[in-house]
Amino acid sequence: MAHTRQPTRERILDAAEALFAQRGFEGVSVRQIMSQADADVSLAYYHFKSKRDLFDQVMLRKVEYLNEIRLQALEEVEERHRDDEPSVEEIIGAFTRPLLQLLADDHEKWSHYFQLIAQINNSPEMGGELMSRYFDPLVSRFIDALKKALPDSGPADLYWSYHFLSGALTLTFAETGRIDNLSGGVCKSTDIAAVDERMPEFLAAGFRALCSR
Amino acid sequence: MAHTRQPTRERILDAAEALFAQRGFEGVSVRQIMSQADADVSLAYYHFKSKRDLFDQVMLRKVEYLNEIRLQALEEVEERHRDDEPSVEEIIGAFTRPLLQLLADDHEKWSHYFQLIAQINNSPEMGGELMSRYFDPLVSRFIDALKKALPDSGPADLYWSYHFLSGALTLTFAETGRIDNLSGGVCKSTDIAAVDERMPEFLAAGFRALCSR
DNA sequence: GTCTATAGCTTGATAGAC
DNA sequence: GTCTATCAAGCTATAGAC
Repeated sequence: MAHTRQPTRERILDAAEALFAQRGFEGVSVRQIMSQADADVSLAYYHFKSKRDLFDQVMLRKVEYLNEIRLQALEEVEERHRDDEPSVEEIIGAFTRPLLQLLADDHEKWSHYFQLIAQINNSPEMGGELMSRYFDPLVSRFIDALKKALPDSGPADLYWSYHFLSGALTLTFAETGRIDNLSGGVCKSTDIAAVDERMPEFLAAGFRALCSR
Repeated sequence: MAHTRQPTRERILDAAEALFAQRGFEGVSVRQIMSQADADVSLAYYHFKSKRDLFDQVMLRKVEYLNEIRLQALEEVEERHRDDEPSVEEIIGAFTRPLLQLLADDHEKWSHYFQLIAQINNSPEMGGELMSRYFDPLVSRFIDALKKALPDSGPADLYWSYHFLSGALTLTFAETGRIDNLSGGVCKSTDIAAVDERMPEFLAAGFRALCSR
């Protein structure tokens, strides 16, 4: 993998993904990206229409795959429970686990992309538009499943519960190292297995508390 | 309030806070800030050492007050429970409610500052350092209180639970409008009262699920 | 405290040879 | 597909008059 040199377009996308994730869209110049991709500046404009187009292609490159594997995970859960109702934990696990597994299994490939998602989700400028465009169809599908598992929930409670889930998940993606400082080294931002062990349980309890009143 | 013109330094800080919150540190130029502050570019460098210094002063201007009112809220809870243990909800409420109240009572004054916090918390570059510097002393105080209310908790569980809390809270601060889209208008990003009603309950259930196993 | 003027650099983007 | 060369605009920051 380190021996075969990738096509230029892929190298540009890789470099852009890493740098946008670290410093945001405005914090990075096309020159810096092309320097890291080890290619000339003008090639950015041969392969992409503009800096913004490059950014959009970075986002698009991986988002469909992510939504596919999460939909598949949900369908597997529903398959397993054709006679009874799936638990809230299982549904939430189908939403979070596929992503956390990718991150744990090939950190180098996925960490930058997820860091980018974390920043966009919390950006007043881009968050509302981009997150809705890329993820809301899938999220609506999950919310429907949760509605069945929590039949007494008011509609607003489900959406706010998902909002809390989303914030918890994307802060995990950011891997800022803050929990390392706060815990004096007991916890590590990059310890995705520790999150996978705890997040579905934590969030399912929250959903149940809010959506069963 | 609209009649008396504020001192230049304050006008610069207000403009910088709003623009940094919207587009991030790198997404805004000193010229844009000074144009919104209705003052000459050179005055930025009379009042502040550099663009980065201006950013730091924006952060510092309000952070101490926030930590004060939250510490006070926690002490009031402990005062009320000198004989028994305070509940997890009450402790979490003392952490989140003072901020949500400010945001609900004077949205114009506080929304930009909280949006800035949301972005920083999720920034791989600044999140670890800045959030720890400004908030970890207070957070450690709260975690100690939670440890007493949840005596069976492993230490890592408490820190990860706080991590989930932090993500849920700061995504609320971002006010991106995504929940408006997702819910088809049932929920609104700016409806802070709706969050205040739900967040302590949701999070307390998560803490209890994770820290009582 | 506030202004004009400007230095010195980096930016996104393009034209045109090979 | 890839390079050299370049442009116009915008950037942070400062010097110096008032």
